[in-house]
Amino acid sequence: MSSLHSPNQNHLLAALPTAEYERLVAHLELVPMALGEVLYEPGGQMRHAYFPTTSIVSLHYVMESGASAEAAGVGNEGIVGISLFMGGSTTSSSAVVQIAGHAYRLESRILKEEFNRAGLMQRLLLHYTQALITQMSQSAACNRHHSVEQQLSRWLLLTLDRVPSREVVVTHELVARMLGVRREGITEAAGKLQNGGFIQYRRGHIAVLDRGGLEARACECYAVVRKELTRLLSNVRYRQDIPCNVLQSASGSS
Amino acid sequence: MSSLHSPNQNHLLAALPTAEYERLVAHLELVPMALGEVLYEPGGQMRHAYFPTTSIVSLHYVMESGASAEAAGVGNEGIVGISLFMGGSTTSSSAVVQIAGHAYRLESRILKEEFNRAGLMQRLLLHYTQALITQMSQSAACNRHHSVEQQLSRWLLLTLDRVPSREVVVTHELVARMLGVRREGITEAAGKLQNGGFIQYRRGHIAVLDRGGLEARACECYAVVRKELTRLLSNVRYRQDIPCNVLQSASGSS
DNA sequence: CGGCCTATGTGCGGTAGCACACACAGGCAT
DNA sequence: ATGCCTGTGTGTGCTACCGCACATAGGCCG
Repeated sequence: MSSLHSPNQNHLLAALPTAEYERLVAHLELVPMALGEVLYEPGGQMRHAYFPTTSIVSLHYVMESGASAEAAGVGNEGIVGISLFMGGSTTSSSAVVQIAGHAYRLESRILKEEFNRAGLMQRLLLHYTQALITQMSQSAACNRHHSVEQQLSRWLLLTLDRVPSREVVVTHELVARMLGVRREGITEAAGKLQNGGFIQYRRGHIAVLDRGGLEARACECYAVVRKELTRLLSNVRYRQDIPCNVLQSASGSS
Repeated sequence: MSSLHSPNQNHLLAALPTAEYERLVAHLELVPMALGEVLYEPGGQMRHAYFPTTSIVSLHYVMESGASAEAAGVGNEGIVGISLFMGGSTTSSSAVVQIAGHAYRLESRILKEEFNRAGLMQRLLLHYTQALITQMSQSAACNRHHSVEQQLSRWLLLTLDRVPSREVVVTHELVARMLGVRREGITEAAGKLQNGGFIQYRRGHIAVLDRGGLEARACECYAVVRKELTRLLSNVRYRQDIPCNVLQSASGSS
């Protein structure tokens, strides 16, 4: 199923009306996203916006001390580069590829132009930004109050919702950096989850065995973020020319 | 200085070109903001947007357990109710008055109409939202990595930037809820800061004595948030009909 | 097949912040 | 002046997470 790439694998692009989609599609460029690739540095100029399809990008903040924490993740439900249309054209956070895959990228000028037409694209982008805001404020509270194990569960679920398979390709080390905790903390939490039969992992791979169980272990933050995303993007219609299987991202089995 | 209220005390309103300002001013309604007043409940309908002048509103997230954490604060530099124009018209966070004072409120319909005219108001609101996003993601990282004392310093500075005096009227208890920590933690951190001669407090009042010292004690997050705010809102011109003293918020001695 | 890099397992002491418990004191209302 | 409510000071465990240090093992590359 993955041999064919299409911009419609990204929910925002898939939701555009035909006219707007046609205007953009010629400018969309399929790019591979390698693990760890840095799309934006804090303060740097942003030349492109990215619409992930099979990749996931992490927006995170690196502190002076070198410590960092993820504010939000962006997968096939969103776009990387909201400051392009929000204003400023630069961002104070950095964007790093967290799960390798592909994305369609768009020149910043084209995106701005389309945004300023005030069509459905604008509405979609604003709604998505709203969902992103929810994710960030939720992260703030979650970082404060929830245990590493809960956060790991949340992170796995959110990641799983954005990839086609039930397996995620990351190391404990990487997850630790995302969540802003020690690597050993992840090893320990993952160990517990594996003992509980919720996940199974080997070097650099984590597979989810029991989604429901994991949801029970995760903090409420997962449900909140997920609900907000579906709520804000549910009132849009997808175009008819799209094979329906690309639209059922999460909850679909493998 | 405080006997006279004016919408221009809010930076967003003050930055509007005369035409747009004229359209709105008839709809602006001065309202007192009492300490602890809840403007929005999570999920509730939002009837108004608020432009704080002398009050400060805290956007914060309450978890199932009752624990909470502030994602961002809004003072005279901003607006409460961004989801009105971002989409959705409801929010998953709650908005609570953190420092008593006044605000101008605007019916949500009027705000949406003005936003959709795609004039400077729209640009201002989007820029401000971008600054708010910075604040939220910074909070996420800050909650993860910085000590209570650093966060208290940051919070005091951000609050001070938004009020005319050097004194803040809050209890330790309230600050603790804002930062999502124990009350005793605030008492202890405040004690240290007082011993250092940076602040001085009495029941329900905290006065800042040494701004510079406090900045040195605070984490970098303060500077980042502040810089982003000024950057994003600095390229707007204020109208000429405004007495200049309302525009120098922070750094002013008084 | 053997070597080596990198990911994971584990242990140890240190510490920040927690939960609870209670003493005291400021300042408003009567 | 006198209570009393509310805010502040302080102490005692306790736990989760940190920082460091090192053992082991998976799996890719030659």
